[in-house]
This record gives sequence, structure tokens and C-alpha cells, in this order.
Amino acid sequence: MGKKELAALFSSNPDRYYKVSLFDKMGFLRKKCGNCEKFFWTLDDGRQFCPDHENYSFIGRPPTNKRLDYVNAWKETEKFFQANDHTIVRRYPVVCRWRDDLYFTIASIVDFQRIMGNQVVFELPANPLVVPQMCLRFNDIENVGLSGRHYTGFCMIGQTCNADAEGGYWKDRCIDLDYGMLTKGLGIKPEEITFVEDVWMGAGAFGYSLEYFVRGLELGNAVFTEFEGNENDYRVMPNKIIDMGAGLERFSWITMGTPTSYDCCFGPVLGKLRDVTGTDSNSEVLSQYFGAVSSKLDHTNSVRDLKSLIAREMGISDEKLASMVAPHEAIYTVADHVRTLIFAISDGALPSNVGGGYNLRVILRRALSILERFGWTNIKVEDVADLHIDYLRQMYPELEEHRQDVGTILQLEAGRYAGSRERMNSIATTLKTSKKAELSVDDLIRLYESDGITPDFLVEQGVIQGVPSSFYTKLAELHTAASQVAQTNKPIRGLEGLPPTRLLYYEDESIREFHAKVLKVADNKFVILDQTAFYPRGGGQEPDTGEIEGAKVIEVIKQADVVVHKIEGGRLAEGQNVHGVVNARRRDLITKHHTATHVINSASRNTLGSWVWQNSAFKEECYGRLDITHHSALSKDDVQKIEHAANRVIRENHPVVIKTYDRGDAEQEFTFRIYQGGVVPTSNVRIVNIKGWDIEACGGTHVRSTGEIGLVKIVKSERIQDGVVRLEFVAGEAAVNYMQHLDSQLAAISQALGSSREKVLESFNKFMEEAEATKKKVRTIQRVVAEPIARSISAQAKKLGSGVHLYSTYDEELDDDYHIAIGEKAIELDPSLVYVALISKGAGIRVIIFAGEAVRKKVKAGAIAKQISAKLGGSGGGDDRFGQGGGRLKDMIKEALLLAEEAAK
RNA sequence: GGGCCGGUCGUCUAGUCCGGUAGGAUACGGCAUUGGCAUUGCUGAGGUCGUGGGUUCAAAUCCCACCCGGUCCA
Repeated sequence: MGKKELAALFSSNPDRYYKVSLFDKMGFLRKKCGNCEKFFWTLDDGRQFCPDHENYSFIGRPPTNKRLDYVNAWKETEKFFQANDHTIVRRYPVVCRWRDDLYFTIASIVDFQRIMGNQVVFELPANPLVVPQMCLRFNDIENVGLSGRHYTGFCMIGQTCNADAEGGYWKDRCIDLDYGMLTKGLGIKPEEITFVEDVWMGAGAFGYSLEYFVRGLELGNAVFTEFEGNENDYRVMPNKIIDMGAGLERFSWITMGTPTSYDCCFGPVLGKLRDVTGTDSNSEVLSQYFGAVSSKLDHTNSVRDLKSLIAREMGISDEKLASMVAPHEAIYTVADHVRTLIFAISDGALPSNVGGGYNLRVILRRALSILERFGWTNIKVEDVADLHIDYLRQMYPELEEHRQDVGTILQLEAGRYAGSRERMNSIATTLKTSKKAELSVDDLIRLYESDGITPDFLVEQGVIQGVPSSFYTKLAELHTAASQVAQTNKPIRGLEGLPPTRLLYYEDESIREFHAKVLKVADNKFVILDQTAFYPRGGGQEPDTGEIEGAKVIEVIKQADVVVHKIEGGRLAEGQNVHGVVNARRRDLITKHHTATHVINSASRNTLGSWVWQNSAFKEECYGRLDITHHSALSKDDVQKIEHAANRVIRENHPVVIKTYDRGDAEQEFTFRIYQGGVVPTSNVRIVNIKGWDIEACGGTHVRSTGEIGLVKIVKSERIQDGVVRLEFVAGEAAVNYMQHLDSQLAAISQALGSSREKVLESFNKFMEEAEATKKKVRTIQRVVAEPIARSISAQAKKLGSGVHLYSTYDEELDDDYHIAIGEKAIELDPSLVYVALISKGAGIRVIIFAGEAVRKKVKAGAIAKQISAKLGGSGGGDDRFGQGGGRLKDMIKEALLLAEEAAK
């Protein structure tokens, strides 16, 4: 059963599903749309079509006397629902930390959804509640700023209620309230409101819904999630959920009736931008145009198509209209994109080239390129951000706290973009001026993939005439072929029906020895006990090792609720009572590294900025690794500051308190900062609280107070990908070992230099300088002596009967560079000279041959080099003037020299 | 997470496929032309060819690993 069938099913029984008490009370009539056959409810008997086919007739003449800008529209909403016993909840982060299937919060209901297994469960911090949830969506970017109603970031008013919990209500009251909100809150007349029947299907649950419209504008959608299961097997949920989502931007718009919703939702931002850019804001044509676009755009057509239609209606040319409209679209788009970035960055996301960060970089670069295209160099994105924050802080005071950070990140990214543009331009000019033939499609793909240069950009720059039609298909092929499926570890079989293992390491972390009973031995090596003190691999913490009754425990994993010990060198029988011993030193070190990870994580955030989050972590016996989100590589100074902060916390000996909380309570009390290690898939969370420093949800083992860590030393920091920096560190005894190792290395170096430890750098620099100077001196001497030596060589050369002057030598002291320099000079001075040098080099012999111009007809340097090298057991070659080669047979040197003489005769 | 591209004097780069004396441009120093400058000519200095291994008589070039930067996709 698909959405269509479900709609038919619900609509076939409207009294059961859709008819709410309001409809009877007020006399709403149920009608079938004469166009799309959808059912809808209205007070207007004459209405034939559902609002989907209606133009936005509120533009220019709003259906209410109230005029509510964005912030006031929220205040009105807040007031109304508060008066009707709803708890107003502060917005959740737009970065969706509590679900790993979403980068961003895309709807208000997402706030309260938690994934457990394959099931979505709802956790409401209050009942009923209303939340002004900022949502980010990047799937309709092309329409943003153009359509009048699309945003990359918008506020969804979420009215959420668990019908079966205390304080809960169901559809009658929900629609009563929403109706009240529209009529009393916004001041809209009842006849203006239409409810349309629809359905909603999600993961493991579905329901029916009523969308409400005024003058063709959908203001909200009340979803009644009544059933759980799938289409073939479902039942009424024990906790039915109401999810009403309404667009705050639209609430404001319906009361203002501005040409676009942007005009009433960005506060003073648009006006300021128009002033600065000198964009005329009082044009009748413009409001006519945007009004037309807003009302006529439906799901099927694009703004571009609409534009020429409207131009025709308005009786002006496409070009004229486009040029009038473009700066306005640009301002709308920039305002939207920057607003979205403010929320994302405030909530800890960073523009980057990976994951959700990519979306952020795309919109930022879009905004920057718009500013550039229009030549609005006097507008800085960080200034636009400030304007937004000035306005929005009444509603979202937390934005004020992050004003500085947002500015920092925007500025940094704008700089990166400028660098990128510069590089693209220089590549474009190189391509344009190079005499190379047409660029092939493969060339274009390479340029796109390795430099991010789109063919559109090349067309713009006049490098190519047009984009080849095969470009995008070829690109698509490339990527579908490359995509692969990730592999997962296959589970150990035969564990079904075993009770959950009792986890002694949680009950008392100090236990290193314990008694237990063997419940199961699978495959001769996987042992399951009724209880264990062995910590299994998980949360980036490596497993314990040790022994069970003499058998070595080499690996411990947790599968569902069962801890599995992999053993080696021993046999255990099911039912046997055993004694287990955990490798205490290993556990202690891993534990220290784990608590140190938390300490360093907060130290990094306090040092670098609020955008720092744990990206992933790994804790071993001999070192720990923490990946944090950060926009740039760390300087030495940054690392030292973090190290200082971390060690201070260790010296201050903060207590580490571990306590289990209800997940919702923990989120409310400690915020989503607790999810540093990722999503927690259980309804209880174990909170590790380093008092006064760091609070995280974590399942690992920890010291009782930070002083036990003793010492941390950051060993290395590297940027492992855009937006992620890896810190490698050592803690406790491992840190001491590391320091000792460094110390002995330093001792060895200073000894080798014959220097003292204090002056090791000084003497190293001196050695380097000397080496450099010596190299230079050798070069100079070589140049100075080349001529006199060349002369004496010419004099020494054997004058052969053939007219050839032959000089040959075997040299064990000077190198090939010397002989190349001398040989070159020598044949210049004596064109009849043939210069043959065999040079001992390591285990082999190098051959250098020069032939003077006058004898080149007879003696070819390359040929001789080849012959001689062959004799020496190697090979060589070259041209007539210069040849080189070599070999390894040192006892053939004499014969090789004779061979040269032979050839010159 | 999966790819791809690049790293050569201060700067921009050629050379890499197919191993054989690292070359050009620009800026810089000097000299000449000039009353002075611009210009021009001559000339000089400037290079761990990202790092480390390997193959080879020989590696900027081929192979492997790593580092740094860029970029695309999910």
C-alpha cells in the first residue's frame, strides 16, 4: 500500500479520520476538488477547487488587520499557545547531533525523534509543547531567493503532543487550537481557511493529516500519527503523536501581504542591503513581478519558465525584466544564505568539503559569488550576519553569544573562496593562452574533479564555446560506478537466547579479578560468561586483555547485550566456574587515555572556539587519539595552549562523576554537548561529568579524578581532512615513557654533534651552515679551476694517429659533477679532444664521455659510453657530444680504458 | 568514508608519459647605454626537484609509503 492507496483508504472514511469537532461546530463542508480530486473542508459552499490551484491572492491585500513581522509573528504564536497550556521549548540545534541519519534538523518533529534499532521513538521534554525550530534544507537551492517562498533555513513552528500521555490531546483539540491561532492569533476570518485531507508515512509509523491554507498559501500541516507498523501489518500506537508543523515565515507573510515572504522575514536586513547597493526598492513593476512569481509558481514549473510568461503579461522584454529583477533576487538569496550560516555555525557546524559542511560551503560560496558578480564589494558576509543577529536575537538570544565565532568563520571562509577564485582564474588564463588544441571531455572532467572548475565557468571565461552534452552523463557514470557498499563485521552466531551479561566493569571499575560461570563456548574460541569485568571494544576504547583460567583473552566484543571473550591457548567448558583476571596495567593506561580524551576535548574547545566537537576518538594502552572539528590546521602555539589547559585540569584534580540519566533529562540538563561521541541508541545515557570542565555521554572506563592521569603530552596534530584535526597524545606512564624516549634521542644527537644538550640546536645549525658553505665553495673552486685544468688535460692528452686527442682517466676521489664540468670545458678548448673518465662511486663505476666537435664524425660520445658501460657490466648512452653510463665490474676498468682508446684510433 | 589532482630558485612555471649535465620567465645584484629615468643589452647570484625508502651504472622522472595543499562525490 503506497501513499495513494493510503489516502484513498483514509478518505473513504472521513468521519473516522478527518472530521474533527470544529468542522461540525462551524459548519465546514467536505468537498472534492474538481481538478485533482483531493478532499477538502471549507465554509465556502461555492468553492470548487482545493487551494493547490489557487493563486496567492493575499499579496497586496492581506486577509487580516494585524501586521506581524517575523519576530512578532512568533511572539503572537508563543502568546497564543502559552495561553492554551503549551510549554514553549527553546529551539534545538540545526545540526542534528542526536540522529546519525541526518546532518541537519529538517523538521520540528526531528527534535523529538530518537532512533532505536530500526524504530523511531518519540521523546517529548514537555507535553504538549511548541517549539520555534529552525530547519535547514538544501534540496531546493535553485529556487531560494527567486520564488519568494523558498529558504535554505526556515523556522518551523512545531506543535507537538503525545495524545496518550498526561496533558495530551488528539485531533479535535489540535485543530481547534490551530484554527484559534489563525483566527484569534493572526486575525484571519474563518471563511478564508481551508483544510485539505492528506496522509503521512514515515519509518515504522503513519497517519493522516489536515493541511490548512489561506488564500492559496499553505500555512501548516497537522499530522496525526496514529498507526505503527508497515502497510500490511499495523496497529494503533500506544502513544499517538500529533506533529503540527507551520511555517513562521508564512504566518508573517499572510499578515503582511508583501510581494515575497523574504520582504517581511528578514527584518531590517533587506533595507540595509538595498541602501548599500543602491538598489531601488519602490518599483511597481517589481512588486507586480514578485507577486506574480510567488503566486504562480507551483510544483511543476520553474522560475525561469515563469519569468518569460510574466514578462509577456507585463508587456516588457525578457531581458528588461531579468535585469530589473536580478539585483533583488541577489539580495534575497544572500540574506537567506547568510541567515542559514549563522544558525549552522552557532550550532557548531563548519563549512568544509565533507558531509553536511559541504552544503554550508556551497551556500556561502553562492552568496560570495553573487556579491562578486554584482560588484558589491562593499558588502561583507560577516556584516550581513551582524544585521541578522541584531534582529533575531530578540527571538534567539543564543545567537548573540556566537556572534564573534560566526564572524570568524565567515571571514576565514570568504578568504578561502577568494584564494580559490584566484587559482581558478589563473588556470583559466593559462588554458586560454596555451596553444593546446580543444579541451576534451576528459580534460573537462579532470579540471572539474581536481580543481573544482566547472565547464560553465570556462564558458564564462571564454575558454570553451559551450559545455559538451556528454559532460554530465560521463561525470554521472564515473560516480555511480565508483560507489561501493561498506562492509560490516559479521556477527558471531549461536548467541541467541543468552541472557544479558552482567557488566562488573560498570558496577565497580576497580575490579580486576572476578569469578563467573561459563554460559556458552562458540566455535571453541568465543566464550560467554554470566558476568564479566572485561571491558569490550566500544566507543573508541580498545578492549581489555587478560586471562580466564589460564586461557588468554585476546579480544572482547559486545554483541547486543552479550559480552563475548575471544580466547587462545586454553579450553573452557560450558557450565564451568572460572576465575578471570584483567590485565590491570593495560586497563589503567587505557582508562587514563580515555579520561584524558575528555579533558583534551574540552581544552581544545575552550582554546580554539565553540565549533570544536569530537569527531571521533581512539584510546589504546600506549596512546590516545582525538579528532576534533576545527577549520584550520593547528599552530604549534595552539597545541601548546591546549596542552597547558589539559594539564592544568589534571593538576587541579577535578572529580569525575559518572551517573546514568534518562536521555531526555540529560539532554535538557546538559544540552546536546553530551553527544560528543555520537548518537546514544538507548533511552538511558551514562553521563561522565568531569566537574567544572566537561560533560559527555560515554560508556567507557574513567579515572575517579583527573589527578590520576598524571600528565598528558600531545605528540602530534595533523589535519586529517577539511574541518577535522587529529590530536595524538600520551597520558600517565605512557607520557613519561614518551618523554624519556625523546630525552635519550636528544642525548644521542648532542653526543654525535660533540655538543651539550643545551647547545644542541646551536651546534646543529652551525653544522648545517658549514655544510652549505662547503658545497658553495666546492662549486666556486670547480668553476675557477676548470679552465687551467682543462688546458693541462689537453696538453696531457694522447695525440692519436686519427687526429683524436684522447684523455682518459680513472678517478677514485672526485665525483661525476667535477668530470662533467671539466670535460665540458676541455672539449670547448680543444675540439679534437675525447674526454673519458671512469669514476668510482660507491660499489660501482660512473662513465663520463665528451667528444670534441672536430672529432665527432669519428668518435660518438654516446656510443662509446654505451660500449664501455657494457664492458663494465652496466649500460649507458647519450648523444654525439656527451655520453654517460656506468657499471659494477671494477676489475674491468683497464680493459674499459683500452676499449676507449681502440674506438678513438 | 571513497576518489582524483598538484608540490621544481623569492614568485610563476617547463621538464615527469618514454630515467641520462635541472631550463625559462619575473623580481633581485652588478656592468654598459643615459644629464637622470624609462627602455635596451650584457652579466651575476638564487634550487634538500614535498619527505623517506626501493629499482637502476644513473631518479625531478619509474615503484612503494608518508607529509602538505587543492578538489569532487557520498
